[in-house]
Amino acid sequence: MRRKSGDKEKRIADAAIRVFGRDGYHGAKITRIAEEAGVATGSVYLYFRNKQSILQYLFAKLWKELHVGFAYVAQQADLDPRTKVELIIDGILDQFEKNPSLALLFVNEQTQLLRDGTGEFMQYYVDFLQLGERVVRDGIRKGVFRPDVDPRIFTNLVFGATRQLLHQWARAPRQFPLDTVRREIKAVFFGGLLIPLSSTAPRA
Amino acid sequence: MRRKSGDKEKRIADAAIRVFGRDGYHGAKITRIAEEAGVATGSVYLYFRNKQSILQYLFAKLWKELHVGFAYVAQQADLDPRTKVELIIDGILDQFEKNPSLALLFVNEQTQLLRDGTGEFMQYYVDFLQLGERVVRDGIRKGVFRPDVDPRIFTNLVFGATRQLLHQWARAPRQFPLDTVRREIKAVFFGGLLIPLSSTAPRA
Amino acid sequence: MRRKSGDKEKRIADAAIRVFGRDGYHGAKITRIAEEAGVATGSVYLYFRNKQSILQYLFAKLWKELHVGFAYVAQQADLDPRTKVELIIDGILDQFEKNPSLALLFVNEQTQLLRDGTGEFMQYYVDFLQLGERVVRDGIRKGVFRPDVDPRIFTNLVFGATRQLLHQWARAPRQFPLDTVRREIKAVFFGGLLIPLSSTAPRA
Amino acid sequence: MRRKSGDKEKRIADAAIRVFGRDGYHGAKITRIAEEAGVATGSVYLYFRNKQSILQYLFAKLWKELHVGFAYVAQQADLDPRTKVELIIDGILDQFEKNPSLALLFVNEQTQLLRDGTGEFMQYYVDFLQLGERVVRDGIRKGVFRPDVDPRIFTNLVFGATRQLLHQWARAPRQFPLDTVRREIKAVFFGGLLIPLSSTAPRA
DNA sequence: GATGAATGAGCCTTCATTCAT
DNA sequence: GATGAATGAAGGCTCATTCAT
Repeated sequence: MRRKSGDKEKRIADAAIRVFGRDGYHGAKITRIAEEAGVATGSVYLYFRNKQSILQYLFAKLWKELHVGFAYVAQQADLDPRTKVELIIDGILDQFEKNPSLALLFVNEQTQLLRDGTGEFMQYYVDFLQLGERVVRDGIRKGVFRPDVDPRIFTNLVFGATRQLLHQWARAPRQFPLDTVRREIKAVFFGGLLIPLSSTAPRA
Repeated sequence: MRRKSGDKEKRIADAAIRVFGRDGYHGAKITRIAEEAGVATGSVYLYFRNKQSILQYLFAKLWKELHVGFAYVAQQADLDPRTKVELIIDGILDQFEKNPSLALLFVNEQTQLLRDGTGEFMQYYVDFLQLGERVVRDGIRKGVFRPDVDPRIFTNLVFGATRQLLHQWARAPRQFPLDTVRREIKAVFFGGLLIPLSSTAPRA
Repeated sequence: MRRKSGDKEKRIADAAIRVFGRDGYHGAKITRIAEEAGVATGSVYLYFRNKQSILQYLFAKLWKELHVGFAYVAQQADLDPRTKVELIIDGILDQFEKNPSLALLFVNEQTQLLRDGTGEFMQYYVDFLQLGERVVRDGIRKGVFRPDVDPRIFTNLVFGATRQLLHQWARAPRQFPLDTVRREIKAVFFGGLLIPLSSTAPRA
Repeated sequence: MRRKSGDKEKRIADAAIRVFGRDGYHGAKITRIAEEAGVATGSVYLYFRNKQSILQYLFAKLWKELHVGFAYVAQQADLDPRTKVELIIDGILDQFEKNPSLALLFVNEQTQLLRDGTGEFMQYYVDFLQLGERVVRDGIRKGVFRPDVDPRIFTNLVFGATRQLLHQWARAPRQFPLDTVRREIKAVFFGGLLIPLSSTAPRA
């Protein structure tokens, strides 16, 4: 008999990342994914129920991997909140460092899945946002973060900002080197844009 | 009552905002747009070359309107940089305050147009990013902003963060009231998350 | 504007009768139906939801027409039962006299629809079988038909026999002229095959 | 337990009868047949050239078995014609008594094979119809059957009627018990529906 | 022989766009 | 200009068949 080659699913998934990333979910043709995977069209359907489920699989996998890092952060009770925030940001950026296509997919096609609000990845996404909130709230309680920051909004700020820069990096890696991006995000989110006048927080 | 034919283009555009916003660019059907506009399918093509050009038109219009505010900011040589940044953020949020559908469109479908990199809106978008850079650079020169902030990256941070929160607001206005969002964005971007230890900037 | 030509639905339906009749439901391609109807492929879907619904429409129409005749028979309280049976048989045969393709469809593809047991036609079919039963039962009560005949089975006998001969006629009209078929069916079902032992043959 | 490989062909054939009968020829999937046969998909093709040939095989086998009984009838020169007709009807019904799936196959999918008019089974089918004709003609000659019956049409009447009732029985065995069906068919075809005017009904 | 993963031709259906009225 | 019926290219998916193991 013909053994499942084992890497075929991976080749399809990888091709899907490239094609979805390049052409967008709707611009991506199954036949093209199969072609780039070096596989017959029908073979795609041996491993995935349909086009939508490929995207779901990719996002579930992606968020599952992000989740591993986040879970680690969540468990370290003694880690200081600032480090936790840094680890979360790093966790996201590290995930894409080697794979710009994946970044494009992540940045552009999540909408596709959010629209119906189902799918395995949804849980991880919600978990992530909650984790962010918890970390910020914890930091506030410990007197490290400003008490007037809204944890949920802050988390979304970081996520949105990171997303945008990931996008820019994936489109023009030279102009947006990931290391610089990483440093800037942290610097701005921690210290803000203003030069503090004195020791009092200049907040409204 | 038979409305004046003169407003047909507007009715189509408005319907398109709703339908694109609700169903996404690819999920949107021309016939549905026509229907919501109270117009025959074919009439859409009297005012727009094709589906893509409707989206281009909407984004061009949107960015043109944003641009008006930005241009004002750019011209005020004497305005302090911090206020300029605030005006830019406000400019974006104000644009969508009355129109969640437009926010969804703005947030979800820009990708569609970025993909091919052409279109009138592109110029406005690039202009906007350059304006942001200039304002930040100006602030640094004037000693108001931290000198180690990368102006281009900072601009993208703000844009990405705003985008994300606009999305959340449009999806759940109660949980993300625009006023709170507006205040938080400014607070965080200006002052950061950390409570300054003393007067020295705590940057790496 | 372009007015619905009006006969397009009919042309598609007629083409469908031919193609379904000739190639069978599964062998029939929508594109071929459209072609024979002198219509674009997509136009088929202006008039019918999908392939299956074309078949359903045709059977519903067919049985509705048969039903008209049957309903007449059912209402005539004073008609003698034998004439009623004759009218029913005639009703079926008349329906197909002008249209062998329709006969092939009727004879071969009803299975397709019986399988799921739904559809408008189903009701007419059941009605028809019940009408047959009622007529036979009535005939028995009136002492015209043999009392030991099972009305339901008899009805099915007639239907099955008629179906088979319709099939043969549609395949080879010369070998199975409809008039002969009609006469034979009645003769056999009324008088049977045997020569009555003691009486003269009561045949027409 | 691993069954002897020798019965694989039979297991496939039996599974095919069930699956074809249940799902129809086109609804039947080779993989499903293999599964029900407890055999790998590819193995089906070790025993049968293709899907169509499975059906052909089944019908050939079926008709070959029917033919055995018919051949016996044909050879008995001294058997009275009426008995011959009865034996033919019994032959058909007996064949399916134990196997409703086979009945469904027989009743629904013969069309599939008639369409192209080839196949081994075709000869047996034609033979059967000719036998019927011969028997009826013989009966007429012997003065037992009505001289005005068309032998070919009569044969088709019997075949069609039997087919229909086999179908009903296979769908609802309780409502159409095979014994009742058998009796009714004979009674009606021999004696007809009408009560002979001057004689007593010559029914069993 | 046996297996079941792999193949790819083929078809139903959608929908942006056109065009006769 | 306005209409909406008509068009037909294109693509997701199925499944009979093949073939490497």
